[in-house]
Amino acid sequence: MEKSDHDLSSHQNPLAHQLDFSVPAAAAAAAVETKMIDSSQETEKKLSQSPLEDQRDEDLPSQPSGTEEQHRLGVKSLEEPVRSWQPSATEDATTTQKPPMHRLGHPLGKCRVSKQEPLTPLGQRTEAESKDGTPNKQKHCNCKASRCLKLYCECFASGSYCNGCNCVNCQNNLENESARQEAITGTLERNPDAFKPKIAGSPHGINDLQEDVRQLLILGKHSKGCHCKKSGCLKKYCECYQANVFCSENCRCQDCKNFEGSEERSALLHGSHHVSETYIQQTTNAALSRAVSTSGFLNTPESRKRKSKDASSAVPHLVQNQAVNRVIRNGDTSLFSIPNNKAVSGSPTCTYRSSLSNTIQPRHVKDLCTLLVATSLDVANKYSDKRRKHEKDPSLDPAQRDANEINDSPDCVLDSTRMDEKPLSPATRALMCDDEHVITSEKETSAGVKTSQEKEDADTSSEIYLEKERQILSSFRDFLIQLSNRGSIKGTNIKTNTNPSRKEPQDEEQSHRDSSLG
DNA sequence: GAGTTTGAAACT
DNA sequence: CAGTTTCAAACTC
Repeated sequence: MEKSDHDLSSHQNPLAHQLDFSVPAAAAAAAVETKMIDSSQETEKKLSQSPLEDQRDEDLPSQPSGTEEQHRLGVKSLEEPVRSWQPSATEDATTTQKPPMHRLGHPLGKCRVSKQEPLTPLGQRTEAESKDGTPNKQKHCNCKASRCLKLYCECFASGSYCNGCNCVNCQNNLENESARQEAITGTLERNPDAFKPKIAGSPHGINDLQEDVRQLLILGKHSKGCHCKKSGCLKKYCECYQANVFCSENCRCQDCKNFEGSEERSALLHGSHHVSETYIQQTTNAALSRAVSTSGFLNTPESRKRKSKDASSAVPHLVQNQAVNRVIRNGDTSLFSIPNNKAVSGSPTCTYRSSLSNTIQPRHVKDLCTLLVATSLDVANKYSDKRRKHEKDPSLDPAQRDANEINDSPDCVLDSTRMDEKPLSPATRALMCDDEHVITSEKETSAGVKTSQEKEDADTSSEIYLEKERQILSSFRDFLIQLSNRGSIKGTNIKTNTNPSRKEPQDEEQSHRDSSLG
């Protein structure tokens, strides 16, 4: 008897139950999102009258106008779409497509998922959960002291009434609606975002599981971050891990192993069909990753926190443009697309930027190398004709030709012969060019007498070098500017600490330009 | 299933 | 804001 229509409908569709905190809003959202509900004028009229309609997208628990009304609007109005979500006679319940309503709900309303609906990391889903992550079963809390009116209670935290739980002295039900509303009010006073999703950047509208998980991993992060100390953020105690997202700079965890490229994390997940992890691993250049790690750029949350802390002192209250973040975090970044930092006020907890995009990652180094190679190639092509002319010039003896080839070679970066002997990174080669230039210049000086043709060639060669250097250094400068914008090296802010008499970026840039131009 | 560990929430 | 307590889920045995 205690289980009323409300409970029945909830059993039919756990989502309905989960959302019955904000039933009218949820019903409207479901109607729009799933397109399963015909635009019932009556329903719309009532929904439009909801004083909390504007909270629809904020996942705030509604303030039911009355128990009876709530029953009718909230629960029973959901029965129609609920039925449409039921598995057909021929469908397996575990494979039945569910409406994407969960996306509107609480990706991590309460992070700790009860045993009744186990969620294994990275898409290892159990029978208790459908493919799209929608719980197939209602949560069953075991609260004893909280009366299920605090966020300790998963049901309460997720915006659900308790239903079939093992809780004691439960007041998270219709019979105690007033107390419940008081609790909601109090909770919201403490934290206005208490009932909002904790995972920012959760993917929306992605139906493919692999893509879904991948997107969540890449884009998602815990809004408040975790504070784990002993779990290494690799147990479900950790809200980030449980929500299938990497720890972020929002976290204050210790000994975190829940970051991109974490070997422990990979080991833990080894053997499972965690496509997203595989995808990420495959798209990460291991060598570059090691290089970056040993350079102090390891993208651990700790390092991010250090960077964030350091950077926040230098550039307070900055966050990344989210659109730029996503582009960069998806690896589709242009080295020159320096993100637009924008000042943000009114964000008491956000002191600096918002995502991984501000940290130095292997792909950024890769981008740099790619850039340098591309630049070098460009320069090489530009002057290849000149080299050919030298080679064919009968007025030059072979010795001179060879010397010119060496001296004139814009491809101190690209000299394939030397590259075979001693492979060097483009950056190293680019830096070596300058030394070689000095050496060859000395050589020329010691040679003493030169023909006018040689002098002309030497002048041209110098111009070539200058032009080449200018391009490479200019590109390198751009990267360094971007680098400094991203944070710091080994916790030391570049802008503030590398040079006591530091210059503003514009000055640095100008200085670079001047020096590169001689 | 009981006991322990863990970390978020609540409190001071 | 930091430290402590409370709480319930996760975990271990």
